[in-house]
Amino acid sequence: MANRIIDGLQQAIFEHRLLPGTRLPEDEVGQVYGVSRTIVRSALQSLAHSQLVTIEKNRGAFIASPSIREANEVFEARALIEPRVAGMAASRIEALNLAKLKDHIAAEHAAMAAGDKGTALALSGKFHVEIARIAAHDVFTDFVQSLVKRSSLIIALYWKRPDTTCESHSHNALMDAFTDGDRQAAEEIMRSHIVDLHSGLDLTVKDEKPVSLADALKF
Amino acid sequence: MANRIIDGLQQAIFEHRLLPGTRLPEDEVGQVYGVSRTIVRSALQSLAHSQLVTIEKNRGAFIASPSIREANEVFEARALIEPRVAGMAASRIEALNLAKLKDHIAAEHAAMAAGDKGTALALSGKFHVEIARIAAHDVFTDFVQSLVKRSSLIIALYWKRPDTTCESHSHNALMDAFTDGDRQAAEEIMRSHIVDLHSGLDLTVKDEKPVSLADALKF
DNA sequence: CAATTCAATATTGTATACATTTTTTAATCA
DNA sequence: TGATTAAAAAATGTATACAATATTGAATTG
Repeated sequence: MANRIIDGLQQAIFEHRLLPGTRLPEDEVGQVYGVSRTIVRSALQSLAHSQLVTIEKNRGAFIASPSIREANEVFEARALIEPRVAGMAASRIEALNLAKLKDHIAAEHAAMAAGDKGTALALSGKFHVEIARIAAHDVFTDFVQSLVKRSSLIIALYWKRPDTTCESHSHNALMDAFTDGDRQAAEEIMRSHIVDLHSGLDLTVKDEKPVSLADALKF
Repeated sequence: MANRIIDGLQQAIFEHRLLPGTRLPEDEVGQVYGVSRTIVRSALQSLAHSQLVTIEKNRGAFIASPSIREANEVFEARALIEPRVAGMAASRIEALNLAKLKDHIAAEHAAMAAGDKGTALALSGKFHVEIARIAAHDVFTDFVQSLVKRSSLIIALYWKRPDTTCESHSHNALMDAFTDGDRQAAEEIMRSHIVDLHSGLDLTVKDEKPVSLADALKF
């Protein structure tokens, strides 16, 4: 079924094993998952709808390469939506959720300690989605999920300091606000956290994503 | 190509010619548009991703029936996002855009005067998308577009007063704010407009969307 | 007569075949 | 050699065929 492929590719994108510009030939993907092109096409179209994949007519599918402009827009959107979502989560959070979030952070730390950067990065993104789930607002959850996924590609392209950890200090601060059920604090911490992430990107125009060799050398 | 089908179905949904719960057999749709099921499936999956269509495994596609909860969430999201978007539009609007919006409102009035309720309704929704386009923020535009589409189904299900016009008084007020380039005013008018629309819905739980005869009688 | 079972029918799920387009490779020519 | 063209190969776009599932309706049974 297409979901296996969608999940597989998404996870690979999350963990930066698949980088922007990578070609995704239908046959090749189909062979990996042991399905026909029919299923692969369905999966690729779904990913294209989420803006994780770009489909060029008669040329095929590629891992998307968000532009600098798109990167800014995605983080502007996150800065508007996620603080609201964090506030909602703080209002209705329960012990069970707190424990789950704590586990999540622990797993992230563990992965980082083990040097498994990809997993740590993926977990760090999913933390935000988890908060949206706690807020129990499906529409916002879908938005956050979509924005977090796209952020993964943006970070792959524009993150300033490759060795620096996507510090989860803010995540701990959020945990505190949640524990206190402090809506106001959760909102404010999340807002500054997003702004922080945004400012961790190098979005100055230089060569506007060369990305794939093919695209880069074609002038 | 699938786009023709997507646009056709979307327009029909916009104009309330296709109502929530309606079945969409692949063969039938394919015959209407003169294409094979391959294309139809692609179109239906795309519409499902936009939440305009629900696909049930081995059962097929139906026009979506948003729940009361979903209806509330959609308008909460609009209340957060659209005021921001309206403000951005007010900041950067130009004469050309103003003229276009004016035409849009005129067309809406004309349709209403001609008793063409469906067209008027569709135009009324597209007015909001047009504003997002002027704001020139692709991420927000996509969100607004998605939310407006879903609103069309929500209105079909829950609009309180079937004969009452979806008054475009607010649209005129917005035009004034845009003309003045008054960001603050645009934001505030949009916010109250969305709240107004929301309150025009009957979202009290009664029989939670019977909608399709099939679903309604199966208990 | 109501309920149930089972065959017939219709619909969706997936793979494959063929058409079209793009990309690559080889050959030709200046 | 470098550029251009032509043929070959590879990839995508679409239709169709077949398999699996769901629905319908008639026949059967209590």
